[in-house]
Amino acid sequence: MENFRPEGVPNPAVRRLSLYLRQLEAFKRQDQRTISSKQLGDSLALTDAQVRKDLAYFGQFGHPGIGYRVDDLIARVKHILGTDKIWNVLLVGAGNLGLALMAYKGFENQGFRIVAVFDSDPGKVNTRRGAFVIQPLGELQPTIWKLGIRLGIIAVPADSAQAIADQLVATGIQGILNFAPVSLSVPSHVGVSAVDLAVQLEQLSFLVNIHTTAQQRVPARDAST
Amino acid sequence: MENFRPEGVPNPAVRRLSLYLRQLEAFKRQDQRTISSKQLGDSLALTDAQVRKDLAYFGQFGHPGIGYRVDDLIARVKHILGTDKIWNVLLVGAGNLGLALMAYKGFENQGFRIVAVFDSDPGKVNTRRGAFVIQPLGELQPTIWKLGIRLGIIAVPADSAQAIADQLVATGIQGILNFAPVSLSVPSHVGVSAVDLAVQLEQLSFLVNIHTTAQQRVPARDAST
DNA sequence: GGATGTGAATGCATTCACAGCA
DNA sequence: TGCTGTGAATGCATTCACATCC
Repeated sequence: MENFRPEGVPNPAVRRLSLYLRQLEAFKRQDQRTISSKQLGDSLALTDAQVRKDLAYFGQFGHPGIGYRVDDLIARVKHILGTDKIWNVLLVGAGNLGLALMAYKGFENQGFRIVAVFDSDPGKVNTRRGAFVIQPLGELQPTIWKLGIRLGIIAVPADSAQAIADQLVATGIQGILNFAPVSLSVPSHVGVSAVDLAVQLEQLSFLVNIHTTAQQRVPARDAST
Repeated sequence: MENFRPEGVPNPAVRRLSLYLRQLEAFKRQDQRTISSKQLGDSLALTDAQVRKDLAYFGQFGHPGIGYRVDDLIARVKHILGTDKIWNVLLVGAGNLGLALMAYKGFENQGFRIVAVFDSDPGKVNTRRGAFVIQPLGELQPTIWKLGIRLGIIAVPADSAQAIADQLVATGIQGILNFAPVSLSVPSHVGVSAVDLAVQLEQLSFLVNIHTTAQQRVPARDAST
């Protein structure tokens, strides 16, 4: 089979694919063999039409009158996402967040494995953290080549993140998961995905403000308008 | 000033507001007094029109011929996002991730302060972790009321996340930042924002796959189609 | 009957392009 | 001239609704 050249695939659809996968695995654990777009949609607060259209962007996986075979759909979606094989991933930054990521068990069965950890702090280099020996940044290039690493996680402070990103790009890394609160600039052939706590919390604070405003609220001093 | 009833405000616009805020603060640190929609846009790979429209959803903050006054715009955006005052936040889950969150210095100056930490593990309850004494879940209700907490962070394993969410909702929490890899179901008046590592990594793996596929690739065994 | 896959219709979000102001 | 704010135009994404198949 040729792989997927997502001609007209909406980006949100790809994102939802991950969610479908997780639900499917949950349904599988409950020994459900087959599932309808309605069931799958309900479990994620999406419409059945949305689910069908999303899946249909990638092929015809369902059976009219029956639904989707759970096992089959899991395999299909994993193949689409590229997680039907293990990805070697590197981590830069062995601070608190880095430690948490190293300890996180969830990666393995999602198809990702952290295989190398780097830090710029000479005091950390060559020490052991959990199962990993922290390497100096100078080792990036050889390690990436030796282990065939294509994805990197950046968990360093904001002010060094762009420099690290540049180094990763220079070594040929193709995708970066960024935890630092800056927007990285990278060439267009490199994928970047960001986890940004400030943004997420601000989103919530905005939402909650709306709500409390909508019902009742402290007198509210003026501030122009 | 009346607060914002976002009548026709696109959701993505709210998300970008957070990004604008961060860039503005960076520009301010470099002593830039005024900024155009073009400059701000370029720094985030967005168009000038996008920036202007986003800001215009909330009011008229700019000065034709000049641009936006940096200080002023920072204040305005903070007010819109609700981060012009400090939010007390609680954290449930004192595992590796929870520890990293407790240690994270970035919250404070973004307007968020973790003021209480809970865990269900009796072995952790009443022990100190950094500056915090872990409390049992039974203390949720009284603590939330006493400290006026409206936002909660869930950093527990997937299988207990929904139960914790239910408890938070029951105590009147209005917004939840969820790190557990499940989609929580909560009443519509409660805001949820999710940080999902699996989803983010799968997004990258999808992107990278496209790329490598687009150029050259291992022979690729068949698999139907 | 029960479910998929999919064009057509609707609804959002982004971009254009320009009037108007400093 | 330089830049904002904004209707109008375009382009995406979601939803509808139905022909089709088990």
